[in-house]
Amino acid sequence: MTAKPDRRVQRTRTLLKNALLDLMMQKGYDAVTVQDIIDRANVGRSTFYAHFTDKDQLLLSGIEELRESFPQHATRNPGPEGTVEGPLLGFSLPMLLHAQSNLRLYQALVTKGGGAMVANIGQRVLATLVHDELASQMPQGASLPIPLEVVVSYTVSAFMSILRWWLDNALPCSPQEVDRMFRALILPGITALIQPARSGGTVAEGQTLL
Amino acid sequence: MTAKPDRRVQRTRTLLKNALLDLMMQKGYDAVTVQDIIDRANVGRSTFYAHFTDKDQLLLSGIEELRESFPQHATRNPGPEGTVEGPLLGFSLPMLLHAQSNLRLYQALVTKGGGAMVANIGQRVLATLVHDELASQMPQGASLPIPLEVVVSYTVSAFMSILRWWLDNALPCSPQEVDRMFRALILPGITALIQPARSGGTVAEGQTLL
Amino acid sequence: MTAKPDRRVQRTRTLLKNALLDLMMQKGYDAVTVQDIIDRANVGRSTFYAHFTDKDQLLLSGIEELRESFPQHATRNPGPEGTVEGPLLGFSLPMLLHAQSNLRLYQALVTKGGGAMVANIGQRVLATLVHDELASQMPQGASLPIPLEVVVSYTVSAFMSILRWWLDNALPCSPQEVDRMFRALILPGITALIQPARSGGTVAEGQTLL
Amino acid sequence: MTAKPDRRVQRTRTLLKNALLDLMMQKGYDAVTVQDIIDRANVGRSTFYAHFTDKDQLLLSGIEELRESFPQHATRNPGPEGTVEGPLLGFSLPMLLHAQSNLRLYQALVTKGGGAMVANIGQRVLATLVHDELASQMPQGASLPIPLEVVVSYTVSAFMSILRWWLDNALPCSPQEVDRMFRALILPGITALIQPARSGGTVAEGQTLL
DNA sequence: TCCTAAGCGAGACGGTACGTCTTGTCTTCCA
DNA sequence: TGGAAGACAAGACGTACCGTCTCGCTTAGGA
Repeated sequence: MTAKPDRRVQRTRTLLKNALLDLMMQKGYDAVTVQDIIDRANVGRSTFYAHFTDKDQLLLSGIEELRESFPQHATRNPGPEGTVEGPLLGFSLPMLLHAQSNLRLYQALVTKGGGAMVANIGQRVLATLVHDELASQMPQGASLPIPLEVVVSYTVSAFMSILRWWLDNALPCSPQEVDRMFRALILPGITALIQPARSGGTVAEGQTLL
Repeated sequence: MTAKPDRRVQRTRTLLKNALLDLMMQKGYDAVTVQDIIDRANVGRSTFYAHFTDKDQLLLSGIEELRESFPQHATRNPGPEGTVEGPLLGFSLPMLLHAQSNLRLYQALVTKGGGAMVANIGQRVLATLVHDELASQMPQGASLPIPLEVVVSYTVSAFMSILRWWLDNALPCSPQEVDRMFRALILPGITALIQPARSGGTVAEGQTLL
Repeated sequence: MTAKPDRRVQRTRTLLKNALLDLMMQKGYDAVTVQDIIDRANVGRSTFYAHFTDKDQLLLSGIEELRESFPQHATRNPGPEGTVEGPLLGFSLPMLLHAQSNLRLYQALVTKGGGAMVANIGQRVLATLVHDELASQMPQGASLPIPLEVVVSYTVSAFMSILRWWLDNALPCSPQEVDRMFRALILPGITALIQPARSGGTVAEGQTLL
Repeated sequence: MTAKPDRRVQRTRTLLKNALLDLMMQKGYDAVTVQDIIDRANVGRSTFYAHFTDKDQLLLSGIEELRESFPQHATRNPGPEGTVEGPLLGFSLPMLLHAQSNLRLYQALVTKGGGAMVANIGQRVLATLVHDELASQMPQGASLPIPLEVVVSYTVSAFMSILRWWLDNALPCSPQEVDRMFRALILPGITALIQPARSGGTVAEGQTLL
């Protein structure tokens, strides 16, 4: 009744994804040609186009796979009554660990850059996480002095900037170290923003949220 | 012996730059072809290549022009004895004002994205400014708990993220507003980092630096 | 031991032949693709290739079928002592009648042109007939002023030219009419050639052979 | 004001035509690939398509060139009062001589066959010649027992059949010989047809028209 | 009557050619 | 005679077919 999973299909798609990643590591995404990919994957030209409309779609499919392997619990769930259950911006460490486990893939995506492609997708995915988390931290109906949209985009850019540095430099320190840096830079500003009511809220205190 | 400034040369270069910018606004940088440019500029193909080796070089030449029009004093000069002379990250407001004055150009570059190109160049230019400024703020020989490189790249990314938001949304507020947001988000983390010795340095105190 | 004639096989071959003919009528032989054929025949791709190596072979098989249905007696049998038994070029009228009976098929083959394919095969088949007949008309050992090969090819071309006209114009006259035209045009030359000895052999006399 | 005849253009077109002809001699028209042509001509793919939309158009251009080099006087001009001035079907010998002078080209076209393409074009060109000539031979308003269309197509087919034989067999005899054969085969039928009034018109007399 | 070998549909696959598009070089012509 | 116009080689693109192949299913014919 449902689709018949011809196992050749999966094989071909995997060959193609791997070929693209290998080539991205060598030449960077933009310089990779469809011809390069199908040559390296030992696949017919029409086969490529039977599976993907584009070099971009092939990359997207790889990203999607990666996204699915990202632990769900990494998204911070607000506890009952909307109280905090765990550190703010909880996606950070899990994602760094995930990057460590999928190093080649992350490097291909982030440093050899799918350029606009990857940047935008990463941005969008992270933005959703961050937005949901920050929104849940806010008293309902409260309004920030800075548009939430801006805060989210700022947070994501900051994280990606640090992630890129980490990957570009061949993981010069532990994920925990990186996480610490990210938080040290960004949390003071964020907590000051969303908890202005806390009288005398200091950076030091703010950091107890970690 | 020296260059003879044939005024036709300058004319042609200007025609080409304008053509590129117009087309970037319409289709985005990547979609613009050399053929598009020379058609719109009413120029022969070889003429294009006589002036620029690349579409990229043409864009760079436009950026360079822009950079030269950016007020020099915006780079914060350390005063005598290395003391602070003005707000931290002083490039922010001047650049926002500059963007406002050259709106079309900034939009073409930032939102319609020269993609990797522009991002990298902007990153590099800003990084130099920020690096010099932060370095001058540090006691000589002092070392940070976070590599300066990381702090710089984080700062630049954060600023570009906010700038992009501002431009993408058709300048929804004044440059001063944007500057305020940028500082509110980023300064707490930065000051906590570079002035840990200031006893009881709180976010609030840190912000007096503004 | 011998072949087991699965009746499905014949069914499939017929489906394919009909599909090809239908499609030839619509688009002409060259424009028909294997995919067209198997779609219209509701047959799997591999099934097609299990029966025929080619689109050409499928067409050939159709032609063969047609050829088998062509009355054998149409080939003029030389009587005893090699004397004439019936009109010269006796294949003409029977073939026209055959074409009339298998109109769709002939039209598909001749006008919608299997191109080189059909032309060559038709040429070859007819050439055999004509060659045998003419050879039997010649005194043994006699030699013509024109190579027999040339006469045969000329005759066949002439006939096919008239046949094509007839079919292309939707049978504008009776087969007998067409036969008469063919003979009126070609017999004067032929008879003058093979019976030069007949004193005063005139066209008029030659035509009494009809 | 008019076009500027860049001499490279002509060079390229010639390279392409020659490449096609060479390849046709080797493999036959249908088997020749655009890639084959541009490889042999040392020409870029896009250059090919800048000049010709098709393999067919390239061939046509070659044929056109050939046609222009065919002597105009070969078309038999009716004399004053419409009387005959020269032999019937006067195109025959000139064309055979033309073929002899352009042997390679004719062979490529006729024997290695542009298939449908060349056959049709040749047919059309000759048909015009023959039609005009025959029409001029007829008393005005007279009607034939055989449609003129049929006679024309028959004549052309017959000629091409003999021409093909001659070329396929590497010119086994002189053009005059071939012309003689053609006339011997075809004129009896034709003259009988168009001059039925000539009482007692015999083949022999008819042939005095030669 | 059952069971097994085959015929079959479906369609994935590696190839190859197509006609289009863009790039950067190189030649020609004109002012 | 120097620069604009544009012809050119190179090669990637996405599409269309081809002929081979691997699957399961159905189904006929011999046991």
